Amino acid sequence: MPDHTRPPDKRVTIYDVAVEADVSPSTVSRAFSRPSRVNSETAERVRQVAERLGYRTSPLARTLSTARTHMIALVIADITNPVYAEIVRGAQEAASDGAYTTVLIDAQESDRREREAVERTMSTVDGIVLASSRMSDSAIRMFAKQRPVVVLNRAIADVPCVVTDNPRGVRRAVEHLGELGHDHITYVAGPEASWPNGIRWRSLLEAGMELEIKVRQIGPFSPTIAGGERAAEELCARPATAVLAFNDQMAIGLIRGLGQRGVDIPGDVSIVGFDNIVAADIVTPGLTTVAAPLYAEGSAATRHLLTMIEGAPGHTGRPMVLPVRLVVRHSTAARNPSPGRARPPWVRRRPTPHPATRLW
Amino acid sequence: MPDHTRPPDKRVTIYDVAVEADVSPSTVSRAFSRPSRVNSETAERVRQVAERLGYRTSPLARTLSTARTHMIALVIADITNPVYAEIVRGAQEAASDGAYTTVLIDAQESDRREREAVERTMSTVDGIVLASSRMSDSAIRMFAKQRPVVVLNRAIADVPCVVTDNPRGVRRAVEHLGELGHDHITYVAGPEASWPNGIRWRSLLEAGMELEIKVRQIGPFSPTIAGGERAAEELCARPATAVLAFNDQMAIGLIRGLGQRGVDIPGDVSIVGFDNIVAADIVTPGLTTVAAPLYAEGSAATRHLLTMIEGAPGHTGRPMVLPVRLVVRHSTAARNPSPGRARPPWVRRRPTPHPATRLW
DNA sequence: GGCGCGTCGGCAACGGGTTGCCATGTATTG
DNA sequence: CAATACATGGCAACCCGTTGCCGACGCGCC
Repeated sequence: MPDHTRPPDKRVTIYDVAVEADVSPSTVSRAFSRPSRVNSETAERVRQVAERLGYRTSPLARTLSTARTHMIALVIADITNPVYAEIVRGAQEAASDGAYTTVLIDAQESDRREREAVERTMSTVDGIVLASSRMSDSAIRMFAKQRPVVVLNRAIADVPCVVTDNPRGVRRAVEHLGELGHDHITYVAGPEASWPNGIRWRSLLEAGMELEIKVRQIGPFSPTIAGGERAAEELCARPATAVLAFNDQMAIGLIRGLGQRGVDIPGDVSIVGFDNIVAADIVTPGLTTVAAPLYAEGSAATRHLLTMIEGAPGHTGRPMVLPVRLVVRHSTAARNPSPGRARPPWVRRRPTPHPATRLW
Repeated sequence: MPDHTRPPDKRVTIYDVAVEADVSPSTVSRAFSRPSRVNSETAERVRQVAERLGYRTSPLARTLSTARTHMIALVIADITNPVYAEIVRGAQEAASDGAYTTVLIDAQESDRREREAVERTMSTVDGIVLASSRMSDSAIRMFAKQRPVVVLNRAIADVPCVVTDNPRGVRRAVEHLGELGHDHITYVAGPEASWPNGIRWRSLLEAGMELEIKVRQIGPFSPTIAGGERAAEELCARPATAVLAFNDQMAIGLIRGLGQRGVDIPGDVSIVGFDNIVAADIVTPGLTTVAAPLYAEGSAATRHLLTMIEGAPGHTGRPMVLPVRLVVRHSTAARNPSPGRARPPWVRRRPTPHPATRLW
């Protein structure tokens, strides 16, 4: 069994290498950190010796003198939400391309947790990407004063932001529903602290205005499947034929919740989500949704952060806007498919109660 | 716009506090790191001054002298796989309880990436949790010699391990299928480098032996939905009535792939997965699966790692085994539901080709 | 009064690179 | 050939806490 309490082998330092290569420690240091600053032959010799001795540069020590940890924090609202998986991938890839390490922080949809975690981590990282932050604008600005910060999925004045084209996404969804004959759309709201939630609703208001489609809102609900199921309950009290959900998880919850109450999707109700998570393609019927370039989001935000860390000013003018697209599946359909039929949309047929899951 | 290039306010150090409080820097240091070592009045005064000056202890500097970064690495095979979300949560919670920060590393199912990432990160962290590592035993042992390591979902001699009770899980699944009248089970294999894949197959062999159920294996396939869809193709060439898939993602791929080919689940084929990911409850039919206590896995592994970091020897005897349970949903059913009917199970009816997803 | 012990604070040596500045030597230029 | 420029390497300070060791001081006890 390995004994970690007292490693017998002392660490090899630049001083050891310096002695062995018969140069000064500074030369060893430069041979690695600024090779151009030292004669190439000398550098080569130093490298050879270092190799032979098994020298590994200590990032910690480097950190202390350069005040760069080469780490960035990536804060996400909820690791359980699959949207973040691709964002994380994009961010990690960009970070690792720049030789940075990513510290992932899961805020668990809590303002407080998020703030505490960021406070705790801030001094250890060179910069922060806030993906779907639930913190207040002022809190974010405060952090942005102390460290480079890039905000994802949210627009805040004076802080660099990367967002997706929510207005256009909503517009596409509304157009799509409009073409299918829907003249009322119900927005099922997500967390109030979520910036996309706000802009999606506002965009819907606007699009409804232009396209002469009536809109209303219910919620807020938790941005999860369970939240969608709760929304389904409420929706039963105030029926609708077309629903735009804050995100795919809620949309899936709606599909399930309504399905259990005998509502036919898309026959009775058309549902559109946001994010295009994997499950949107798994649920029955497949979910029509506004897809965002998740990987690109994480990657763009992180790359921008890295340039800021390297000293660039940080583009705080207009946020960077990433394009979206509407993925049409089978949760949306023409209103009243059989026009002659006078059946009200919410008549309950085949009320299949959700079969209890048998646990072993 | 904040200027991060040259913060005008220099950092407050113990030296600043020392001058102001009229004590030596060591006293300031001790006032924070070993309060018992200093007079309580002095400590209080120091703390007041520190507060007034806005002193914050620098974790980086502390790190250099104590050789403790208070960070641990958590390596997962694929962040896209939802199983890891709960594991990450458990690990993060445990880490943060111990005042440790977690660095998440996504190996993207690649042995090489994983090894490189661990090598890169190793010197910066106090310990490592390898969740579902794809590296070789010897590579893992090598890392374990240099840093405390806990392995999750895998058993390796001389390295502390946390695993779930795969044999029992398989056994339950086989019993369940057996009770439904199945006498053949096909195992759809996942990555060969995956330890659970191996043990699940061996457990299946054994359970089959005892319960007089014939077993066979196809694969390996990628442990993803796409992998499951490919497996469905191959399965068509060699039909089966009961399938045990390496994990839920593959099982879902199977359900979809077979569904597209007109195979009825569970009428023609019963399918059981592993992990009980959220999507298992979303897919139609709901997936019967072997559920593991994911949160507890991450938490237990991390807690054990922390004790090792604090100097405990690291329990390398038998791996810690966590219980599993079978969650029965609707992807499993009795074989030949209408016994009188002589129709071969693989007759294709209602061949619903997967409708092409329209992209906008 | 003398001695031993416990408490408390300071000194100084780390930990392991980084870098501004200077000295030396060589190359380039007028 | 003198003057200047550039390449290269070393010195020493610095980053910011931590900790082993020592000395000063106060107290209790014999």
